[in-house]
Amino acid sequence: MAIPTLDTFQVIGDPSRRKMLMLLSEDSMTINSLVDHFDMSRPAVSKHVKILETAGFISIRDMGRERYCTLKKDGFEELQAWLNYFDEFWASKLKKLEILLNNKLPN
Amino acid sequence: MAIPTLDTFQVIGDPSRRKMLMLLSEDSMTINSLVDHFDMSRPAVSKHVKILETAGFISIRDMGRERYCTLKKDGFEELQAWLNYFDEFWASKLKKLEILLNNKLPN
DNA sequence: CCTGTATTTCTCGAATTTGTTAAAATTAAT
DNA sequence: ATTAATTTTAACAAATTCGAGAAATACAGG
Repeated sequence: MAIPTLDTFQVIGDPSRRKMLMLLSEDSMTINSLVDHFDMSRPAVSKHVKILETAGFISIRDMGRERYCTLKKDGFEELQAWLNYFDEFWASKLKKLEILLNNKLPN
Repeated sequence: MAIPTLDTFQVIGDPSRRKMLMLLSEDSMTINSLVDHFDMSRPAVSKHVKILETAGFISIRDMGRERYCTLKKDGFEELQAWLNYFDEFWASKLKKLEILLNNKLPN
């Protein structure tokens, strides 16, 4: 399959990849073990795993001819940073509302 | 354009839509004002806006023949919930490590 | 060295997404 | 009533993504 040029957000856009992350949150698994949980060929799973690794959502360590996948923080942190930006938006919006209320009702 | 069946994650997978959310975090805007910030036709922007609204990232209020877009919490909260799930994974992983260290080094 | 297992690479096709232009709907203003 | 401005709908083209299957690579064990 072609070289995927996906950013962090596009990576978790795919439901299969999110399911893989969920599975890996319970335990590290080899690629073949992952395949058992999907209605998908091995090459397809392999490709998703590579995308997840490239985006920093998992790390892979080779054990003989098997490859163990484990969750990795990096990818998640990028998403969290993005959400944090908008959290500040909500916070400042709330603050503006407070000020407005205080000016209108200076009891 | 066809009816898009996109989930929350796929919605923010598109860079243009993320840019729209960023712009709207500074101020509410009409669709036409949004168009000025993009190298894209009006219908294209209009479609993205509809997708963002459907997914709960923005709300729209009609003012005459213009439509004002404003950020809305719902979409963001769904993403935060997903990230929170994995935060617990990291927390419990850290806890396991602590227990392990305490058992090995019971000073 | 040969066999079986785990995984990846390659080639390809189908489905989905994103964009464009032209035309329609809606509303404000002259 | 016409005209101009804002937005959407419709039909269609281009790009991207997701998947399958066959063949190649890598490695463990007899």
